[in-house]
Amino acid sequence: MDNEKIAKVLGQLADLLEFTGANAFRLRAYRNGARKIKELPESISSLVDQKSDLVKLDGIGKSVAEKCIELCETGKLKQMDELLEEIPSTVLDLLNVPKMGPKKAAAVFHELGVENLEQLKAACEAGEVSQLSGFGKKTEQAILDGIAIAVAANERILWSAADKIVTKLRSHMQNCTAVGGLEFAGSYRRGKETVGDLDMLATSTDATAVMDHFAEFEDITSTIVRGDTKMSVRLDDEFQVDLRVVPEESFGAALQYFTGSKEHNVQVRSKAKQLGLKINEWGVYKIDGETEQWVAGTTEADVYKTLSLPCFEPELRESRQEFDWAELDQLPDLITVEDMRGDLHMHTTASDGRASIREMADAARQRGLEYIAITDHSKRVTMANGLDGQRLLAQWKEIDAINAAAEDDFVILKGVECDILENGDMDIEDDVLQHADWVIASVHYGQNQPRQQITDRIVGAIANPNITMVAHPTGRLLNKREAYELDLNAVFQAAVEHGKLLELNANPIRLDLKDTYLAAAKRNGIPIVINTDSHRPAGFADMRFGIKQARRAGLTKSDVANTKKVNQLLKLIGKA
DNA sequence: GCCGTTTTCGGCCCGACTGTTTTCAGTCG
Repeated sequence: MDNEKIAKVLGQLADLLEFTGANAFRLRAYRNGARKIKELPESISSLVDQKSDLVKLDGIGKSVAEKCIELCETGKLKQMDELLEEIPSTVLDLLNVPKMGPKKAAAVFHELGVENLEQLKAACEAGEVSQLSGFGKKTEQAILDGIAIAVAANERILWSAADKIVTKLRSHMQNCTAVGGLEFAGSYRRGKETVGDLDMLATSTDATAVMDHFAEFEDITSTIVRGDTKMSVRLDDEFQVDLRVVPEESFGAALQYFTGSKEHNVQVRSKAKQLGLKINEWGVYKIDGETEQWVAGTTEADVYKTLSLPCFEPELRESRQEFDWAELDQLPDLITVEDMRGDLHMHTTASDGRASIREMADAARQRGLEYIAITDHSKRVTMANGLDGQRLLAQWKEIDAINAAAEDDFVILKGVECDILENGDMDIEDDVLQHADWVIASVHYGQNQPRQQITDRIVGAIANPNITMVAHPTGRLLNKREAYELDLNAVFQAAVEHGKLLELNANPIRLDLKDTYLAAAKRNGIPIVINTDSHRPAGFADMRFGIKQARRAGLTKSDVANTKKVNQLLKLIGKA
């Protein structure tokens, strides 16, 4: 059983227990444990096999550890099965309905026998829900409206898609003279790979004018709430945008507060409490008996400074290691787009790209890059017109000629994205590969193979002396396809043993490796390569998505191989 | 249920908004 699954079961267990009115802190402990397990690069299942003491892991105590062991050894939880005899699992779907929390869901379940969304809809339409204590006509209607949303809008959108909405909203809001500062907080600002909603923050002395202006945004289809300082709307019947309007002196506090993450803020505010301070979205207050005195809030840096903390980069605010790093004065100096010198994964018209070698090279030059690698698909990828040995050798000859004729120092490396075949063989013969500067190995077929088999394929490729890097190592596509079953620790070990590199694919739907895996690769000392996998010149712009992801992993310039000058890179991979 | 440079027991972040209420519970972020 993989970590993802274990985390999911623990989360469901917490949800079910919430129906039974369990202690809120116990639920938090389960959910916190689930989060930690989900982010863990080591497989819990392997740790259990090795009889490692799970309690040593942060956030995992005796109880969660026992549940992990039970899950790994039997594939299920006795406690969970017992709960499911009382509460059907479909009841958990009720929690996806906006304005339906555990209390309301428990009420309709216990008092009306509602077990799923369909029955909830029927009960609302029959007017039964509004008869319950604590419910009224408005709540009933809100639930009815919410059922459609629960079905349609529970998918998070890609960061890149959120960024497009932000650009449009920003330009709309800047036409409002009442708006002073404007910033987008939340998971968008932290650069998470997907975004659930947008948190827009504005400073103004006239909140009404700001909200009125916001209400005119063309994509708004409904208003969820509107108060004195807060307004929430839905765009295109799905995506939610929240607006908060605060005075200028609260901008930093509000930005800190709404950027989150929730777990990061819990730590920040706990720390404040220890120091006799209170932090909310309006500022930092010194508590003196009964009185509260405002001491900071204009900028985020001021807020953190009152706690003797550095102003963490938003990408690091996940309550992972940032507080430990701060304590040791070891916060990483995060990588930026400007640090990048090369891009080592791209396609041309020879396979499934849309531009020639020269066009790709010129586009890279214009972006200020110093080198690229041309890495078209190998022959197994027939759909993409992949190249065989003969065509590759011809292409590399062409690249030699282009390099020789170049009037500047820009370098095109001769490469290939070589398929790792289902049986573990490489798609291109070694006597061809050995003439390349840069060989990417990647899996495109047989992604559903069992864990051991697919791990062996990738580990085998890493052991091949002609291979330089493994591309998109887990194969996941955000919101579309799960990562393949892979023993990542084995892959890391092989990469370390053979001195190989791993890719962070910057394509916004891939972002593979994900942040916690990148951080684990870094701990192992494995160099990361951030590539756009461009199929056209405009594709180079995707580099910023990869950089966001790298920053979330705490990567610095020195952790990423293609920040090096080309001769240093070639030295690193043993080609110079 | 988890955790500990004041603690192995006693804490565990904080406020806006709504609807159903006569002072507050539930939901959300």
